[in-house]
Amino acid sequence: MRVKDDKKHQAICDAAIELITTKGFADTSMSKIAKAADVSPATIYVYFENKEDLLNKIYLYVKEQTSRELLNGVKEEMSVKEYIKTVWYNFYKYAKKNPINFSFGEQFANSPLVDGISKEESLRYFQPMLDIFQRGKSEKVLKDIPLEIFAAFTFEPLKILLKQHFSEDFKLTKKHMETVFDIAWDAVTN
Amino acid sequence: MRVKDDKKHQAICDAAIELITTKGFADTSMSKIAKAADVSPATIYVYFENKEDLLNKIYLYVKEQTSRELLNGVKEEMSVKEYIKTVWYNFYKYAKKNPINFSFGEQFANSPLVDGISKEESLRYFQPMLDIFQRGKSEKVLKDIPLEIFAAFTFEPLKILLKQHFSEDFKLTKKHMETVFDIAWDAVTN
Amino acid sequence: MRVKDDKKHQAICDAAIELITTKGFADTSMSKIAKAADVSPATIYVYFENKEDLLNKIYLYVKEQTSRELLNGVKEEMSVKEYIKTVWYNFYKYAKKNPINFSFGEQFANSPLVDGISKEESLRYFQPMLDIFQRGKSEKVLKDIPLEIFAAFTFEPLKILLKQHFSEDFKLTKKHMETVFDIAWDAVTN
Amino acid sequence: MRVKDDKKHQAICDAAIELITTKGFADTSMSKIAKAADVSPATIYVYFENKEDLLNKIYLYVKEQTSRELLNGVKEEMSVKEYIKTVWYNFYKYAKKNPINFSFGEQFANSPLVDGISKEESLRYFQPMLDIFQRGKSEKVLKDIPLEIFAAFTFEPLKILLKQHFSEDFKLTKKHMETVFDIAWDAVTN
DNA sequence: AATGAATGAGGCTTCATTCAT
DNA sequence: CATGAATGAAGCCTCATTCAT
Repeated sequence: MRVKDDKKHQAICDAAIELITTKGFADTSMSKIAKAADVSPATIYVYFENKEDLLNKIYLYVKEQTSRELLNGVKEEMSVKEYIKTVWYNFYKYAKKNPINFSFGEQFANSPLVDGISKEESLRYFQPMLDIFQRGKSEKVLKDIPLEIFAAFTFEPLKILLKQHFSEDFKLTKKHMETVFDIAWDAVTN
Repeated sequence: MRVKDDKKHQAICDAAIELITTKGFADTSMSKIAKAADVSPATIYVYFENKEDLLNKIYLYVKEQTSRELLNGVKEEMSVKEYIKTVWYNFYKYAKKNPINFSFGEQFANSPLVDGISKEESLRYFQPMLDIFQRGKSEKVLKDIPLEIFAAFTFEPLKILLKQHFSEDFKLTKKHMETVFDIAWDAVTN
Repeated sequence: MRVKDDKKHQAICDAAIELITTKGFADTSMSKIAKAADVSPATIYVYFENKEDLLNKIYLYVKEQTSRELLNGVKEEMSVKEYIKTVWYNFYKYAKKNPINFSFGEQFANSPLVDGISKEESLRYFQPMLDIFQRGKSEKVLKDIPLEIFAAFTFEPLKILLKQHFSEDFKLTKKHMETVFDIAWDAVTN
Repeated sequence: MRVKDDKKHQAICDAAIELITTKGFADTSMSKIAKAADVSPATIYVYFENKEDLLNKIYLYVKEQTSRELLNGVKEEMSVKEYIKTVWYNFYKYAKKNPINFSFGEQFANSPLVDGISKEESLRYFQPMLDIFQRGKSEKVLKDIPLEIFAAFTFEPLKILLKQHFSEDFKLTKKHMETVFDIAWDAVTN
């Protein structure tokens, strides 16, 4: 039985995510996280080794949450297209529902703050995506291109457009979504 | 009186760019920049009002340099495809030649540290790209889609792959470049 | 958790008062106060919001201490003259006993560093003096003059002479005190 | 013939006085004085050894100017009362005409920033006041009290009330002036 | 004489972290 | 487990002054 208080752990994570996405990284200190989580600064160190550890754990937490949502309603029997389209729209729905978590994940994706280990581990969650990519290739539905190029024309454009959507530079409508998916699908299929 | 030393200005900019791209933003302080530029911390304030001003000016400097390189060898008479392909490869060449500046620009693109004014002004440099996009649409070569979607399937994939290339997650070869351009071109043309 | 240490709070106040009165205001920095109080600079910020807050709080603290001493042995039944004379000598005794606090109070009285709120609040402590002044006027003992003029010929001369006493320009003896009180009393009475 | 530019010297002094009285001492740096005087920081060092020297020289300059004004229209043949009354009103007129210089002088009177030498030298200018004080005593018009006590009941009350006038805590009218002079005169005469 | 560039020292404040209860 | 106190290091920036022209 653990005595540590899950509520506090959660409050700290939430506060950190919220602060980082709204105020930016430079303005997010341990004390501010503590204050926002209504907790003592020292308490953070009960749950996390240090700031780096906190950030890494949060990163993993967000990634895991994301990947769980991505597989909603997905079934092995689906065709490659159905499968990918479902994941695609799941991602869209997730981002719209959790804009803060989405932004957080994006902000950290290319940051030197997240160490190699965490990045690698975060890949684990995306195993199902890798599997479907391989199946698509072996079924000759998808072009024979590296995974990176596949991603660069499918989920990356979606991410970029969502980012712009949240920064209010561009409004990503449902109509756009259809167009964008069609373009992406054409791009990576034979 | 002493005269303002362009060497010093340049040294400060170079040091800042190098530090930010290699050590990350959080680990780049004014005094570290000063040390790297072999200059007193106070000297930075002779050339820049404060840290924010320094970052904005450097951002604009890099953007301007980038956009200048992008238009190398570009001519009005070119077809839309030739034009875009030239810019596309220019971007590739530029990134390979100036990996640090490229990374810097990417890191700052979505940062709250660059104020609105600088972002707006940086758009000015990309006017030629907007023009060719409009021409492509009016010539019915390009699909009738918003600029953002166009970019999301052309230059954004290239950026992503270059980023991965520099972070050594993926090697972007010349061969890949051809594939990638073809996919991009197919994606955004009728 | 550690408990807030009143000793530290006091040490910081004492150090600040001592430094300001002896070295002058311009030479009193937060780090010097910290060093004199044998405390880390950061510790000051546990007890005070910032430098301005520190100065205001100390100002109020000194003012309150002063006003408390002024009313020693004072009774409502006293005649106006007895009352004022008692306060008068109390002020003298206080200044002689706490030269540093006296000097501190004087140095700050007309300083822009003490914000309006603190000045107003400091007036609260002097309410008894205002009351006796009004009583003196209604009893026709005191001349019908504004408070400011009353003060300018009673406590202000005393302050000035005490200041000169401490700066060793002039020695204010007990004998002088009697003379000075007599002059002051004559000046403001009918 | 001196080549130094008196205009610049004057501009520096004026700027310093203005800044110190309006923005306070802590916010008055050499660079700010230079900027306000439309001069390079280095230029100040052509005219003054360092900051301390600048402040001392300005203090003397203001004191000298003040004492010159005080003797306006004063004649040896005047009675002690006429003489002192004239000086008294001269001081009032001077303060009203040059509020900034007046405030400056007051601000510095008890400051550790003005070294002993300057203070002593500033006394030189007030010799005529000492002379009339001695004459008043030998003529048995004035009480046989030390100079300091004499000043504490004559010019000091006036200074205090002027200070309050300028800080808008109290309006010192012509009517008040008559009352105040009468009180002062009564206080120090037999 | 006059100046803008240049700077080491130091200003105030916040940081990530540990201490002691 | 939980905490507010405590802190050395470091953050950004300005200062008084000197340099070099």
